[in-house]
Amino acid sequence: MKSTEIKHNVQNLIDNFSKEEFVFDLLVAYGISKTSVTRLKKGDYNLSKVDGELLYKKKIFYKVEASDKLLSSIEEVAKEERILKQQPRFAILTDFKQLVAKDLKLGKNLDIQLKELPNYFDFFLPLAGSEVYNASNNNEADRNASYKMADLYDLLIEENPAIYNSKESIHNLNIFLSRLLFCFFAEDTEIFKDKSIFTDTLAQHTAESGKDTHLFLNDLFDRLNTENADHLPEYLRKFEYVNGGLFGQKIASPIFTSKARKTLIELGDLNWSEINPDIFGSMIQAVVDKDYRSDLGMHYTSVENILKLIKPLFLDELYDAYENATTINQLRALIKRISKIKFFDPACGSGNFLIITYKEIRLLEIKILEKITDLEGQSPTIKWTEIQLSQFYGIEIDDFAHEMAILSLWLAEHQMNKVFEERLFDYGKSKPILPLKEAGQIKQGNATRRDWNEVCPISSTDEVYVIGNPPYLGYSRQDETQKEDMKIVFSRVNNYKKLDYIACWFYKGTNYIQNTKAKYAFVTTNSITQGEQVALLWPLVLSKGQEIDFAHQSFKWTNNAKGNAGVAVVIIGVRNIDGTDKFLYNQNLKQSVKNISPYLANTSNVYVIPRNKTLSKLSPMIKGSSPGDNGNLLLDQEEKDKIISKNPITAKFIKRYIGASEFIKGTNRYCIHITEDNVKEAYKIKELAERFEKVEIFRLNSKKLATKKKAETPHFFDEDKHQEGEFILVPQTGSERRNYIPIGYFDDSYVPSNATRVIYKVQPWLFGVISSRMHIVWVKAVAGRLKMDMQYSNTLCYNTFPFPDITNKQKENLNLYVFAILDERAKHPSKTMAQLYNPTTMPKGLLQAHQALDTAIEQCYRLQPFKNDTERLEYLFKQYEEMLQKDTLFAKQKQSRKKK
DNA sequence: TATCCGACAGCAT
DNA sequence: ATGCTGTCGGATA
Repeated sequence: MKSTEIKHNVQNLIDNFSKEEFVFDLLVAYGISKTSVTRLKKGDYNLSKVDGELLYKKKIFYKVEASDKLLSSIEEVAKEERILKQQPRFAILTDFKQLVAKDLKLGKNLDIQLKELPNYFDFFLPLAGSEVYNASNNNEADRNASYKMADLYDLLIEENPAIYNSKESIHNLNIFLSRLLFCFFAEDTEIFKDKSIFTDTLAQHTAESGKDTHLFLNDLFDRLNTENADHLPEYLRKFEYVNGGLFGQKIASPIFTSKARKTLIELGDLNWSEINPDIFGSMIQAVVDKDYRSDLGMHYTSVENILKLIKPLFLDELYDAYENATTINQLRALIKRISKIKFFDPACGSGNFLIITYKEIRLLEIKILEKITDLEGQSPTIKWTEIQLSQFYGIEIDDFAHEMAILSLWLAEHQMNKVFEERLFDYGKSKPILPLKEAGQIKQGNATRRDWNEVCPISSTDEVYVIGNPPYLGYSRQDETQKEDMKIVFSRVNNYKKLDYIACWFYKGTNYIQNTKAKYAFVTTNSITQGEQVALLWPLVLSKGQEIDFAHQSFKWTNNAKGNAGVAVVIIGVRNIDGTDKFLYNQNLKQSVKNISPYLANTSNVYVIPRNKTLSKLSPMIKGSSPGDNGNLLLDQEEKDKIISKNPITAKFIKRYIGASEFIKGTNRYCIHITEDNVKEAYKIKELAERFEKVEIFRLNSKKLATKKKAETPHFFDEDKHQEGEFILVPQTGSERRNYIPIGYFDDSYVPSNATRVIYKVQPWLFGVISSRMHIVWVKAVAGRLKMDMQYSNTLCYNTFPFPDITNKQKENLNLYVFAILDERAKHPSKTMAQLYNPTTMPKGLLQAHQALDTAIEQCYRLQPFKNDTERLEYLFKQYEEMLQKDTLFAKQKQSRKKK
């Protein structure tokens, strides 16, 4: 079945709507056979025993729900085991006005008016057996053009190698390319009156050798900058005056070869009207940046994601104002307001946020004008657009991208003018595009160092929206310039060095909007809302009378780049406190909330600060041992067998090595772990001595002083924390999917790696505390993340964890539950921890043992059971605050006593 | 200065 | 697409 057919079916079902038949019609619309649906209706296929529910294996769960419960109910359904057992792809709830659905495989949500369903029909396409169609082919025109531009670029560079000799000539080349692109667009999209005028004239007036191509282009670009062309030859007079912005500066065109000229003409022959200025700019940007060449436009932000930011920031509110305006005066006032708003992207790249915003604002204006026209009746007084490109401000560090942003805004203006004419000027009234009158206010520069107020001046009454997707870089990936940027931006702040580079934009954004009506919102790495960065960044923002007014919780960033890791991002909007509604989005579910904490949760603003001692009375936890060896002190099974068979005595220098991966996947790894008194003996073994030497060389080459020093003892780990006796092991990184943290128990024949956290000299009940649901709820809330997966930390997760003092008797009781868990694990010796703790394959007995432990742990806190994780977390946060208060009080007393 | 630890527009399978 | 490494700079005592 084709997707257009399905869309048609869905429209049909809405047009002939029946409450009783709705869900059945829906299934039929997506191509489920009539016989199956009949059997479902009769009840044969319905696996739910609850009245009014429909549970169709591997397909859907459906229920009619009260309006006020739709959103809460869908979250419950998504967790209910009896439902998940049947693996429905979708959960669908409706009150026949609204429809809320969840894709249980992808975790995506849908929350729409039922009558809008035909517009969102693709959400349920997997029901028809096809995954949602992949949009990657849609950009083929952009891709082809970009690759061809890359060819031309390479040819020009080859013929004009001197271009790279100065910054100025690179800049000139950028402008030159930008002018070519403008001409390609102009001749295909009626900006130039005659179609193909650029390519045709070029082909006719230049020699095949390419030798005079640059002269032709010099003359042509001069002409495009000249208002009065009377004195020029006829072939140039045919062109129009464009303006003094794009063509103002006199630049010598690069020399062409015959191949370059041919490529230029081929480029002109492409159909540029199909090219989409939203993303083309980002792709073409890759042309001049060789590193990105293979992944054209890797970092461009999709329209979908841009809307996720601009809708809650301003567009939704403007549309509300539009809906509520009923008189011509009100509507005109709204246009006036819109025409005064400033949109500012201080990391604008090739301008996608500004372009999409521009288009959306123009569309809104068209709608307002249509409404005015309706009200005015017979003789509408339509004016030209009030929206100016000069309302759009940007800063971009990359010179070429900044040229592309300026160009793309012109093209977007032209595109929207066409839409404007089509929708409003049925009488053929039009306005000449050329000469281009004004441009967006895009400045080239480093946004972390420039004064934003100078780029986009702001007064206390100005309506300004700051938007964008600035660069993210964790502190260890920043280069020297970026570190210097951080130093300048945070010159008045202590303890900023571990912040992500993007924190510069948040801090400057906060200073920029202070005491104004402006707001800002950025797409950002989720790192600044998790782990240790939260308490570093957010006090700087929230202490200035500002608040998070909307946020999208973590979602996976998708880009077309090959070989590039995914990254999890959030979208955060900040404003000066104003007491109006706040919205928290999870996937596409929108929830009105009382507060949005810096962790992007609906709780008060509590900061969990890393501690080096436990808050509760628990044994100390430390990081595992770090080899710092470039792999030379570590052995896999094969290497170990080989080395021992050759020289059996080495066995005494080898211990088992256990990291998160070895523990979770059940693989074997070994390490060379020797003590002070057998160093000499170890060096006698050739294989070991060779490895030590490699370690020494590696450490000497390190930038870090401490590591260089450790080159003196290459036979030891860089940081050896190993102790005698048994220990509990917690993997540093673990999948987000698990409901429990898999914890291990090992003896000292194992050395735990730096990818673990361990507790030596331990009692079993502590194993129970860390394995508990209470603990993972806490960890999920406060831990840092790698993508979406948890990063367990002793200082942040364990040392901060509030756990009550318990009696020895309680401890002994907990021990029993821990033994039960270990027993259950032992029943499955062939299964890895990954299998045991995968929520879909977890053995029932193990799950039950964990649940029994959970109850016992929770009773240490209070007798009344917890209803859900939200309640658990609330309780834990409260405990944390109380215990922290007592702790600091105690510390102060201690200090004052010392002073006496 | 010695010691300890979180993070990763990531990295490997 | 899943799921965790190892090296590094920064902070603390």
